[in-house]
Order: sequence, then C-alpha cells, then structure tokens
Amino acid sequence: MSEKELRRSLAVLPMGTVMKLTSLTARQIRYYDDSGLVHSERTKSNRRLYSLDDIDRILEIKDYLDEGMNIEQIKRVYEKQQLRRSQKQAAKQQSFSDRKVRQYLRKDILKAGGLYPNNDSQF
DNA sequence: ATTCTGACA
DNA sequence: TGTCAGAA
Repeated sequence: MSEKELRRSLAVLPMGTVMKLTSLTARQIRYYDDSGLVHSERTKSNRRLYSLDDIDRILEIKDYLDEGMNIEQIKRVYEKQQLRRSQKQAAKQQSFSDRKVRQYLRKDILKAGGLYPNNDSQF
C-alpha cells in the first residue's frame, strides 16, 4: 500500500470533526456505522475514530440515501463491489500462477537441452 | 467539554 | 431521525 493510501485509511478523526466535514448529525453517522456501512475504529475509551476514506464513504452513503435508497440496498451495493474486487484479485493471482507454470515449463525444456537447437522462442 | 449507549412523553 | 438521560 502506498503512503498516500495509508494516510487516507488512517482512522484519526473524532465524531465532532466528521460531523463538520459531512454536515450530518452524530445520530446519522452512528447509524451508518452501526449498520456496518462504515468501519470506524475505537479508541481505548470507546470513542469512534474515522479515516478520510471513511469520510468519503459517509458522504457517498448520504448521496445514496438522498437518491432514495435505504440502508439495506446500499449495503448490497458495497457487497457487490467487494465481490468484484475479490474476483479481480483471484484473476490476478491466477495469471501469476500461470506465469509461474510457464516459467517452470521453460526451465524443464531448457534442461532437456540439446534436443532443441533454438530454445528461445517457445514461450 | 465531548462522545457513547439505550430508550421513546 | 430527534432528543434526552446517565455514564465514561
């Protein structure tokens, strides 16, 4: 993860700051939070802490709500996004292992050596 | 002073 | 979603 991404995902903002940044009430913010739409962290004294990414998500939730969606529907939107990311991730690892297979395959062919005068254009 | 949880005249 | 109480 890049330093920039790390900073944006760092949970350091208390409720009061989030309220000002989003123009929402503590009640609404806690509601989104408790619904599992936002993943805030907690201090040792049980205070919620949000990251800049959380702020973006809260603002996004606010827009969806204004467009008429309910919490459950919004939850599904994020579930599907998560599913797509998982599949994309799986595809990435798949191509990686494929590459590794080809790599080992080539090694074997080179080992079989002498049989192939030109062993550089097979893969 | 700030935030949290639970509850609802 | 607002708001109030009692606690941390």
